[in-house]
Amino acid sequence: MTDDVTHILTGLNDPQREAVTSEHGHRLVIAGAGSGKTRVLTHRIAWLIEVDHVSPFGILAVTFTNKAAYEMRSRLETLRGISASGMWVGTFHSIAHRLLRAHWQEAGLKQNFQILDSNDQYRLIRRILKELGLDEAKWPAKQTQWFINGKKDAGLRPQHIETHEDAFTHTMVKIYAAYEDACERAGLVDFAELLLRSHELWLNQPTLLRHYQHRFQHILVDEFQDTNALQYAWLRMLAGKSAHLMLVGDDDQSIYGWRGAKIENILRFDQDYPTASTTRLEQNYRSTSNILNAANGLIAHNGERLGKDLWTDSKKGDPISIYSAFNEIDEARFIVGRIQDWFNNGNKYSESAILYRSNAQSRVIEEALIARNIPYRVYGGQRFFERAEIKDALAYLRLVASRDDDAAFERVINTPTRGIGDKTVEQIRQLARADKIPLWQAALNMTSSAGLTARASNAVKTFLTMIDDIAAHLNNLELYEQTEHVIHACGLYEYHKKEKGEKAQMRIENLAELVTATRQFELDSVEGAENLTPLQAFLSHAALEAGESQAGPAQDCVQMMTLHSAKGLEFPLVFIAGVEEGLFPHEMSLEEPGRLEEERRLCYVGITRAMQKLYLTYAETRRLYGREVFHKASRFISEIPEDTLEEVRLNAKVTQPVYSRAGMTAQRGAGTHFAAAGQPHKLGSTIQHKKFGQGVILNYEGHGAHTRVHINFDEVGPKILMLSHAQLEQK
DNA sequence: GCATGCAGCACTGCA
DNA sequence: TGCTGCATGC
Repeated sequence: MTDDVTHILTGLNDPQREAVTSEHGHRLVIAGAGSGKTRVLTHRIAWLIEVDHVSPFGILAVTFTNKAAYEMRSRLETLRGISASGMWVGTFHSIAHRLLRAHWQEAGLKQNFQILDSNDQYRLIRRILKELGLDEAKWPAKQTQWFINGKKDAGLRPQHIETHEDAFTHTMVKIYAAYEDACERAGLVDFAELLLRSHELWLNQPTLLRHYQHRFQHILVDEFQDTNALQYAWLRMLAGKSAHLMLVGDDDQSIYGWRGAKIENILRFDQDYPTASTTRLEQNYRSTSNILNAANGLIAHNGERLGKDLWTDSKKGDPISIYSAFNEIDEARFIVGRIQDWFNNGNKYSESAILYRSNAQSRVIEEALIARNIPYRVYGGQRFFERAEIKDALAYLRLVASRDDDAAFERVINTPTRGIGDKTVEQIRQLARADKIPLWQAALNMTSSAGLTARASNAVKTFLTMIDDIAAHLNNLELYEQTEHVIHACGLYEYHKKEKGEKAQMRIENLAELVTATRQFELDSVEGAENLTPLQAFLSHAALEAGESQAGPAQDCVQMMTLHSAKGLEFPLVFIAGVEEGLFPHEMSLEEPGRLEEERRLCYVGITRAMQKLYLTYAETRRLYGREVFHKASRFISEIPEDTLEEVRLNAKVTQPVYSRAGMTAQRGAGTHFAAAGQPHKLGSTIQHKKFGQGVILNYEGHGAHTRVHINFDEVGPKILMLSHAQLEQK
């Protein structure tokens, strides 16, 4: 080794160094929160290139979000001082997209295929339900969408799904098949399809697979605990027998099971790859030891874990403050008061974050912030490319780029309104369906036959001509000029200009912003855009990246977001609001142990966001969906080691101490609260449950707040429920 | 085709 | 409770 490697290894601790310099082969890196995982990934890549002399072309780095991909790229550039070009760094979806663009023929796609986002997908499914004459009340589009995506994520096509006599599955599969047909005809590919297609591409084209297997000798994956079945299969296939996998993740931060992530992928990795070695990154560089002890203590209550204990060199720090609020307004006031103190002590608002389980909680807190004139920013919500006017404009662009794009056609044929009503559109749809042709072609055919009234026919003709004219006009224009022309020529700009109100003003600004976005868009920012027109490249970019929901974070403001979107971030001052049974853990997760563990991991994620000071707050009373609800303190509070906590009391309120309400007394054997309520129903007695109906009490297990009750339900059979949430009624 | 009113729905949300 | 999507009436 003649190279100077100090810049790669300086500042790394031993396990980090082990991961960065490890021999080739498979390696699982279990990276705790704040343990320097991105650092390890980027330094590993630098090591491979500079020390092992691996070509950047031979490296594939996969992330889940665009943000993570950007960060990795920019950190690589800082570290190596050169561009990461040549290396494939991107999300699963962007890489799959790149493959499909390069091999569209082998993949059986149209060359100008467009990407369908989940919104488009939803609309398309609704249309198909209508076409199939299915009652939407009985077959909700949402559920159908869930079904289709779930099957795709599991790698299943309609013909792979066993329907037997199950009427439900039978219908679902029928819809799935019709949906596939529609996508095929219109040249549309949804998110799950990107992955499934590229997986099948390799499956069906061994030569191609061998080419990529040979090329990518080193595959690095970030947030491995979030991979679903298909992504894992995709990785395994690409890795083949010769590539070296480095998978970085944290089973304790797996919080996306509800959308298909398989925590099993990380838990059982060593069974699939027995030769793999494991590195644990347990030194945390983010939080005080109090915060870490709290997190460790909490997560220890989960059963299925690879196991790890975070530690830190840093000082103990302040205890975690628990505040029991009278109601949600009191809770909000408390939080805002602490933020005010923080600011008055010379800190920034932007160093503080308010985290909550569900978006519905944000409103009250926002109101309290507004009342005190504190600037804030709420993350999440509608993103730029998801706004209606932007989607309209993009649909025009898509139609210009691909006339067969039925989803785009449907969206804009009468937006802005141009006298083509439901009836006319329905006639076009029918013809398209009957002749199995795209809507565009059907509309064209209709105008030259006598199927439509003269007025409708003219309106359709005008529309078709308009699109063709626009397309003809775009030659030799720069991308942003094209966009500008489309927005004006299709009437969208005029339409919103005429509208009144603040919203309309916003729409106009957004359209202008879209032009700016295309101006800034550089061809090379889409992976594999080499053989695309700039317009096609931009459209793919817009679909694969929904864009920020708000413009730059110019102002110093309080950060508000759900616990889910806080993953990967850190803040000196953190509040977790609404730490209540029924809210967090959420009601819907109480009856399934697996989902409860996921809630606990979510809490773990929340706690480990905090660097210096953490507050957990809960409200005894809360208005939720217009109803007054009473919640106990979350079990998660009682699961945190007591010596890391302190209870905050603002006023000399007379209340029961938090610990007993959280069920801690029971744990310490001193409580009477739950002892009395321990076994309210006699064994063998019949009870009524609001969801499962009638059942018989078989047994009790545990004690205090943790009492679980075994019930045999008439309808759904035996279940084990948390007594404190089951809301059983004696029959 | 658009404004208005009402019923139904409400956990998390990346690509 | 508050929003959204849909049906209704002009």
